[in-house]
Amino acid sequence: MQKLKEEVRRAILNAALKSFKEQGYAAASMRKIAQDAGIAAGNIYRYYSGKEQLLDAIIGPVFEKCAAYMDEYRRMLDVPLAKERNKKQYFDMVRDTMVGLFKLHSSEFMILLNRSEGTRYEHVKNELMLFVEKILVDEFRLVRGNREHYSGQDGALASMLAGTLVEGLSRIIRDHTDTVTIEMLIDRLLDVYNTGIAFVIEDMRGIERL
Amino acid sequence: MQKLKEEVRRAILNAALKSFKEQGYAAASMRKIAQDAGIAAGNIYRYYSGKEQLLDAIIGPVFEKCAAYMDEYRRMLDVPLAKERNKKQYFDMVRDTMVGLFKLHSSEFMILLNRSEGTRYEHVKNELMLFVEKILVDEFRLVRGNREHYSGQDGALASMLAGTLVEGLSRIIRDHTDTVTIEMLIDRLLDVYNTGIAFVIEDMRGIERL
Amino acid sequence: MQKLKEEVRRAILNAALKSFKEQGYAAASMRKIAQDAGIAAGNIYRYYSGKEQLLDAIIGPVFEKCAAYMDEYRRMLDVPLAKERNKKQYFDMVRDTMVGLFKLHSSEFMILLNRSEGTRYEHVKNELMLFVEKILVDEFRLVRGNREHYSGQDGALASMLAGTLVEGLSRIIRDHTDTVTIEMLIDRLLDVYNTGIAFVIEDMRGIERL
Amino acid sequence: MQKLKEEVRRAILNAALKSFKEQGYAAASMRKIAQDAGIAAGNIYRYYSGKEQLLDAIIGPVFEKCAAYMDEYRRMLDVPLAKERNKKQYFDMVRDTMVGLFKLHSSEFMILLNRSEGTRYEHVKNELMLFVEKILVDEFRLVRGNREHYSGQDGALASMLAGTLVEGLSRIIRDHTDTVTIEMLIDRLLDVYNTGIAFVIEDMRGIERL
DNA sequence: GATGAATGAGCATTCATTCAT
DNA sequence: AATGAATGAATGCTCATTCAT
Repeated sequence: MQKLKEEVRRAILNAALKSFKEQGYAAASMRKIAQDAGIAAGNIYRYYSGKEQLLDAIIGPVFEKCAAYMDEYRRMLDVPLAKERNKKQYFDMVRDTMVGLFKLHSSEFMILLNRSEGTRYEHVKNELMLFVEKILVDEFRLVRGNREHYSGQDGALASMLAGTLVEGLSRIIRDHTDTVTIEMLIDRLLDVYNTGIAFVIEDMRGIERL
Repeated sequence: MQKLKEEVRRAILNAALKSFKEQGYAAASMRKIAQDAGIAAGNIYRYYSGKEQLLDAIIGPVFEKCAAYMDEYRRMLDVPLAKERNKKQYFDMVRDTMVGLFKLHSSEFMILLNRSEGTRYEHVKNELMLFVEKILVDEFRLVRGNREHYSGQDGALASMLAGTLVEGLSRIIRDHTDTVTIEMLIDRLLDVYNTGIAFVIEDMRGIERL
Repeated sequence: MQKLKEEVRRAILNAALKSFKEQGYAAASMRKIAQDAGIAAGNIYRYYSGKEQLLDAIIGPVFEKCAAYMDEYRRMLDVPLAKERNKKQYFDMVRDTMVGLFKLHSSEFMILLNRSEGTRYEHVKNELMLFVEKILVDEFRLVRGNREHYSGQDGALASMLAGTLVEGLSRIIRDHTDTVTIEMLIDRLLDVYNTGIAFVIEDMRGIERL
Repeated sequence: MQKLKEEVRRAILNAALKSFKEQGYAAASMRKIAQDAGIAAGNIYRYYSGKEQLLDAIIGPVFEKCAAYMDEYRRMLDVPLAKERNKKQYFDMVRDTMVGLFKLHSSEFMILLNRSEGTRYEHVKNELMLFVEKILVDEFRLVRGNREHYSGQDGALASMLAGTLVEGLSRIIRDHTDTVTIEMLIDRLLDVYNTGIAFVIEDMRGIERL
């Protein structure tokens, strides 16, 4: 019952994707992946030279893309944004890019962000959150003005909101495969965070005014 | 160096809590737990009959409480809520209960929700989400009225919002230990979701009116 | 790219010879041998039914020759050698035969003697040594005369000298490929052992005379 | 059937010594060693953290000693030796030291020199041979004088004689355990090489004189 | 005849669990 | 009650061998 090479490669990737997604990289078993792929354990190594390389094959490309975009956008953040209008454009661009990536590689992103403990990718989620956090912190500082009210509390708040937002996006791509639904849900989640964060900022402004 | 039984039990629980929290159930090592507890590996088994039972001892009580509340509140949901006033009261009650639990047993909850993969608790987070989802769905149905506009899309939306909210709460208790900060962050996150969901509902209403 | 059978067989043998020589039987890899031979791994099994049989094909003939000579010469040893002159002739004959074999099949001999661990040939080196030992023992007994001075010590000495000599010859064919150099080194080594053993025997005679 | 720790450690070391000696480091199996030691495979790792460390425990100390002596004696070689008398003393010292080491740690030496392929010790035998070779080459150069007759042939000869001598010593300690016998055999082997090499040198002189 | 994908037993190593002390 | 040595099944991985093509 010999199979075509590409077919087996697909089977391995699918099985690995499933195992990594469900159990995480460390807990996933090469034997189980082989079993799910319908092949003998040793045969995986004809296609991928090890467990780590199998992970690379799955999330490497997505990681590269993501890292490239983050680098670019981080550089743009350092250039002072003169007008509100620019800021809105920046936000939309970041959102569209990320949402685009999320929709295109949802499972891979999910593993990259949530199931990579113990690999060289384990810091990625944190970096993404720090990036979102940076945007929020900038926003908060603007509100606080020069009145030195920005505090560790604000930092924890920005970190939490960034974290939960990224986590929320991860969840959406984890739980859905239909891109129309994913797009709708991401839009809604961003609506919630936009409105909610606006409210929180308004609240800050109120306190500042006192 | 005979030790009092209760002292050792405490040491084991503390060490296990730490390990489970930091590495998750599967990746935690009984040897390391014993070492951290200052006892021999084999001695754990005098107190707990295995790794799974040790987990039970830690999150079982919290799980029971949580399950009990959820049962109760779910039953209350089935009774039609006559007035808006009641609904507000219900929301506040649920929120206060959950937040109370979260704050009281943050570490245990964190393990229950985020580090229980591969155990019989791995479904709990999902159940909690389903519960929150139910509340949101009821809300959405009310908006849609009898005009049969409630759809699968609304269901996915409720599920997503519930999921990300619970996940967000989990993250807060995962990343912080100071109860004042935890309370602040939970309040802020609920603010965001309240405001945001109100906006989303308003949006639905607008569409319905057309 | 259809190949002639004999051509492939040659390629396999050459590649196997190389691998066995460099890494020893156990550590040699059938994959590597196939690769070096320019054929697919599985194809080796059309020509040789397994790793062990491949070894047989390489060193079997040399082993047979060597064993045949040793049998013959051993039988000759049992016939009492009347005169010194005969003995000298016998020695020279043995030496010439062995050196001839060594030079003709140096690689195969090298594998047979040094790289056959874990196969049915691993005892051969020892047998060859026992043969040389037998010659030396006879010599020693002659020196000791009928005075019953021949002892276990003499046996150990004969065994050691035989062993180190054979080992030395093995090393020469292991480390060199140029037949002129091999011949020179073998001659020199035999010079050393001839002179040295003569000295040892002279020493024995001296002790006997006391 | 719990055993005393030191007893098991001994059993492991003995079994490992046996396996390494018979099959070499690479081909030796931890399972087999455990079996021979009468314990479960995993239990070895309570005593030694891995295969390599098990080897270290066996030959590490011997290696250190040997390396220290070789360093010292190599330094002494670089200092010009004025008189023949000094040279004789030097030879005797080297011989006594090496023979002392050989007799004290015969099995360990045997593994160090003959069964360490694939480990960080695999170069040691070669270094020892190069050391002996250096001594021989010095001797040969002396004979050749300034007449530029020293050649690559002489180098191959020195290398071969050094190699076979060291190999011979290795064999003695591999095949015997009784120190009296070992001493006698080493003395005899050195006699053979001394006499033999003297003969070879005499031969060189003869050729030079022509 | 030849290929190379596939198999499965073997390797070193880890770890929850057991049990003699 | 406590120890920690011992077990054995599981892990990622390699390789001689088989077999569908």
